[in-house]
Amino acid sequence: MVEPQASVERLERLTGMLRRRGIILPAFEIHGGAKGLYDFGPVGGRLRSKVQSVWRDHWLSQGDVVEISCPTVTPFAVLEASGHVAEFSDFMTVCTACDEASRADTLLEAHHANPDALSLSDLQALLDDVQPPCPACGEASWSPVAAENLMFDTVIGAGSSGRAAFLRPETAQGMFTTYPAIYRHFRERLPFGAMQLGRGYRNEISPRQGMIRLREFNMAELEYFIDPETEAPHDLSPWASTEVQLVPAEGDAFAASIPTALAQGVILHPTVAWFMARTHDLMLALGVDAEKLRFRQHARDEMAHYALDCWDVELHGSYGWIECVGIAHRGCYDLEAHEKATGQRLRAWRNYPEPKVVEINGWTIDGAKAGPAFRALAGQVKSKVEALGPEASFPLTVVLDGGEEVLVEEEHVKRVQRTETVAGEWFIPHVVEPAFGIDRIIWHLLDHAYEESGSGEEMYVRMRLHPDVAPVDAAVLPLFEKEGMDTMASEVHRRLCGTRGVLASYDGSGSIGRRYARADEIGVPCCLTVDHTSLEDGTVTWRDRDTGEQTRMSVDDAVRRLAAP
RNA sequence: GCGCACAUGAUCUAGUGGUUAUGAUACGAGGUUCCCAACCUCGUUACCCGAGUUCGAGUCUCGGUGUGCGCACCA
Repeated sequence: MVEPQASVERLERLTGMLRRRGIILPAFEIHGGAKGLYDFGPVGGRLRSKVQSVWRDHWLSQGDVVEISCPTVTPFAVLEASGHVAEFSDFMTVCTACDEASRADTLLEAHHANPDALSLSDLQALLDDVQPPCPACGEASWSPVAAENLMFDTVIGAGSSGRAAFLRPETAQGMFTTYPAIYRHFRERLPFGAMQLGRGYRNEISPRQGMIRLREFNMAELEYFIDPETEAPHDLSPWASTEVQLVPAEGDAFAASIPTALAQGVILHPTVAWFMARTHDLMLALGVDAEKLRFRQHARDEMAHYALDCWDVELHGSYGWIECVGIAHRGCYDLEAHEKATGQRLRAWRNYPEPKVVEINGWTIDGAKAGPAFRALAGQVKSKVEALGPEASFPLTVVLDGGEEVLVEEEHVKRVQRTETVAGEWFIPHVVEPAFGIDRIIWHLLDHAYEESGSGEEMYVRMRLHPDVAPVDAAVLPLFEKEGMDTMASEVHRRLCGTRGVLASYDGSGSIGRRYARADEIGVPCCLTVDHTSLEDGTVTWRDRDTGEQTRMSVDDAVRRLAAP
């Protein structure tokens, strides 16, 4: 994508300002820097935490969502169960003629139905066998296949007793591995959600585009557990008149309300629609420009194989349209995978409308006799016997799965004949997951808010950040640092900083205009100026960042306005 | 990972092997100023890292690191 020169220059001025003012900086710069790692600086730190607060409050307000926090260091087995060990590994091989690196499975696509699923040794064997030509130079001479895992690996514990582990590539697994506690917390009633804000790690081969592709990043994910057989109760009527841009997997982009798109069958599931609508609200509450937001549906072949529907929120900025949120219906994939790997029950209970009466009529073993007789095979004998109908008669020769034949005598078995009432069943909940890339969202908030006016030497910069995410809430400025104005301004500053949820800065140097400009550049929503009148009657002027308008008010009123929730 | 280009104060930048390395902005101290980057004086800060060539390297060579772009990759 070739961006016009003007927008490249704007991007350079923006990133330069973000560094200079301590919002976003390359990490470890004094040591030469490190690719794909960024710091939020003295101003950016609070920007991030305010964005996270808005995110947290938005979802908690739903009432059926809890916040958890899980370790980033994650045992091998967890990510093996989730499929990440397999999914995050690419098997690479390098052409010895031209040094072009290729994925071994891609080279072998014509020779195997699903080379992605092959193990390293199978891939190596097939590669040696097929000798595919290099797509770059045509030679067929490949280095040994090597796994490139995109997860950072580490070891829990020292020496030979250490356990293999990874830094998590996503926070989601924590919501699945703590599912039993969440289910208990919600008194065993669906639907409910769990979410966490935290760091994720991906050892990207080639991080690019500033904040867009990072090796360590802030993410925020919510897993919403639902009963696939219960109709979703979401009320989408508040969004009926809000049009959004939609790019469906099939056909052209169009604008429609989310309930309409659901009714048309473009959005495939009501809970996905619900989270799209709620996410849209959240994005606007954070200050995203509605014109630079669209929903894009994943094509079939782009979705993970288990996903039932997936929509990204893409935001438009200096790097084009960038995926910032993914809203995916993941079916029962994750809980089922962990259940299989651990044998733990990760299910919910559903009562039948009417209890079912089940006739049990057949045979089982008499443990006291059959146990000693069959010893290690007793378990297998039991399941074979219980599979027999009531008409079976003993002695009877039973063939076990291993091929062994055992003679089951009449004394080994007992007749079973009873009726049972079954009130319901265990099932694996489905899950809808909105996953947010916090850094990418923050980038776009800055990109959308950054406004230049004038040009050249005259250029004026204003960050029109939403007050809920602005890193500094107010700047306190003495008109001059003398005659007691500085003392009074310091008092106002201290009082504001002592007010919960308020952070103010004090700036007494340079002309008043210069100080307004400094505040505007990092998006401080208002400046409170202490002037001569202030000394007489205890008022200050409140200057609005976006309009430049000034209002005189008492210090008490100013504090109250800033402290308002 | 490959290829091309680039790397000089906080930011942007001048500098074709030879004095004390430009300039602007920003920042700090003081002055001035009754509200939008004004002005005056003074001040602080830089050649990405490491080897090499050379009497001498910011400048040339090699390697590393970082940044941008293209290819590849991107749960």
